[in-house]
Amino acid sequence: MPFSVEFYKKPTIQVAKNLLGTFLAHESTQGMAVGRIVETEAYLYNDPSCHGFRGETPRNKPMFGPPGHAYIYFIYGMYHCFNVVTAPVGVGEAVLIRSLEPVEGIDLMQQRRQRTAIHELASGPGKLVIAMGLTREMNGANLITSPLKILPRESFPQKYPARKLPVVTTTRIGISSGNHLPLRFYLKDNPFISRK
DNA sequence: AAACGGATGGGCT
DNA sequence: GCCCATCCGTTTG
Repeated sequence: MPFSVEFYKKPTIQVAKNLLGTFLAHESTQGMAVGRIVETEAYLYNDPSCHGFRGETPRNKPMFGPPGHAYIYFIYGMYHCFNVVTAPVGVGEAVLIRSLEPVEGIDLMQQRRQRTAIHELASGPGKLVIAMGLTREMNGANLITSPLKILPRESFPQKYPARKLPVVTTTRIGISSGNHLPLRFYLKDNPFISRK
C-alpha cells in the first residue's frame, strides 16, 4: 500500500528524511521496477536554487500544486530529474530523489540503462529516471493512485528488516546558490549514493 | 583518483 | 544568450 497524502503534508525537510529507506515503485507495460530511496535533497520556497523561488511558471507548475505528486523536469538537454511535491497548494517546494538502490526489476533497469553494474543503474538523479522508465508525461502524476508509487519502509521485510537507519545531513550537489545549506540527506554507509 | 569537456535543448533574464 | 538540481568517456597527475 502506498503512503497516503498525510505523509507528504509534513514539512519538506521532514519528508526528505522520511523518504529515506522507502521504495519507489513503477509498474509499466515493460514490467515492475522498484528502488529503495537512499539519497534526497530538499528544495524550499525561500531558497534561490529552488525552481519555485521566483514564483509559478509553466515548467514548475506541479511544485505549486497539492503534495504527493511528481515533478519531473528536463535538464542539460538530455536528462530528467524526479521530485516529490510537498508543502500546501501555492507553496512551491519539493524533494529531489537523487539515488536508488535497485530492488526489483533489475534486469529491466539494466536494459533501460544499457549498463550491467548494479551500482551504475540508479546512483544519480538522471540515472534513476532512466532506470525506472519515468517520462515527461508522468510530470504531475499522483503518487498515490498512478502506476508510480512510494511504498513504506516495511514493504520488503525479508530483504529490508525493520531497523534504525542512520541519516547523514550535508550540502546539496550541482547547484550554484544556496550551496551552504544542509539540505541533502542520505543513508549512512550506503554504497548506492551518487557521491560522497 | 581527480579533473575536464562534450553532448544537447528548454527556460527565462 | 546564458544558465542549468547530469552523465560519461577521456585525459592528466
